Amino acid sequence: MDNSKLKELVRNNFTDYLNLHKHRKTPERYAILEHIYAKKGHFDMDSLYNSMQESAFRVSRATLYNTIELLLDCGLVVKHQFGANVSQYERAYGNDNHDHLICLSCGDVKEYKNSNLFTPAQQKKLQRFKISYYSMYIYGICNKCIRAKKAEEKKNNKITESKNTRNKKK
Amino acid sequence: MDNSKLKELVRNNFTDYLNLHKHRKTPERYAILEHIYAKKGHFDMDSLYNSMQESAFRVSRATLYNTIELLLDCGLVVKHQFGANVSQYERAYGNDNHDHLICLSCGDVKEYKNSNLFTPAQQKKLQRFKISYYSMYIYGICNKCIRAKKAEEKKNNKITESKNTRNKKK
DNA sequence: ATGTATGCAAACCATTTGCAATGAC
DNA sequence: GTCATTGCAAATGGTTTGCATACAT
Repeated sequence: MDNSKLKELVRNNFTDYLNLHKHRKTPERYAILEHIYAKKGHFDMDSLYNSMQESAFRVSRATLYNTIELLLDCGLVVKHQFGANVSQYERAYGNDNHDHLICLSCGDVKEYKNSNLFTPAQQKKLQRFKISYYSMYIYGICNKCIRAKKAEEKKNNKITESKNTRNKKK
Repeated sequence: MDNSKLKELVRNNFTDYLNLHKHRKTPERYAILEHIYAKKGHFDMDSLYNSMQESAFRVSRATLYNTIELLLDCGLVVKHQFGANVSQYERAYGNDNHDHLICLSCGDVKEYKNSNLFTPAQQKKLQRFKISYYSMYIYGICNKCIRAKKAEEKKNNKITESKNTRNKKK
């Protein structure tokens, strides 16, 4: 599906949601949705705010937070809190299904294409819970940091050894 | 495994970690670990702080945050951020493996026993990433809220209908 | 003896809130 | 015309930080 079609679909989806809940269809709300679906991957509020400042349509932070709440509620946006202080968001449609590899050491987040871990059999067991979306967060140490840690530990051990040696000599 | 054996295991694990990283083995650190492994299920910093105030060993919030950082780093504690403002924590060992069902409407978090979604085949694909733990968050609407929402929508529709009727009469 | 860890209080900063002005209905 | 929504600025509150003191090594 090309992006313009996706955007139209999503806009209609949003309109239905606003109608159903008797919320007003303001230009701000559509502009925000548009901006979010113009970018792939993760974003936080600050980057969204900045990118909208630069564009034709300026919105306040308060409106950004209000609107993203609606978009979460109707399932067009997904929210992540990987462990840093800021929440990350992501459009819900048009992205491949993926898990997140989060490095506990450097905080880096990588996407990892999964094969839909969530089987129909498991969905069945959840019939009393209406699933909007799910997130798989895999925490660990990324390759880069594994190497860095090993180097650090090696260094520490060397220092200890030399200290011990000095003490013994005394 | 009974709880006292688990605690001993975990304490040794922590000691090894502290030694390796040249951190001091303070009574505060062990007391915090002890408290965490005395409770099953989720907890936040505030409840941990309060429960430790009441106990024999008082520690400051700053120390709590410092220590939990170490416990996360050595994998004895797991951190969750389900969407509310407070982070939730959980001991990493001695709990059954479970996913989390998070209601987007009321914020309630339920545990859901899974059948280890994370297969060895998938682990293989992640060989360049050393997994500490993973979290599966399933967001959606819980049964209670589904019913509440339906009731609300029904009410809204009725209001609309009566409004329309009034307008037509005018 | 040395310097890390603790406790306290202040600072931080993402997010929320209150309120007057705007504009969708 | 009404009242939900916006924008601004102030408030909130979980978490972090700075610094003097305590204590593990």
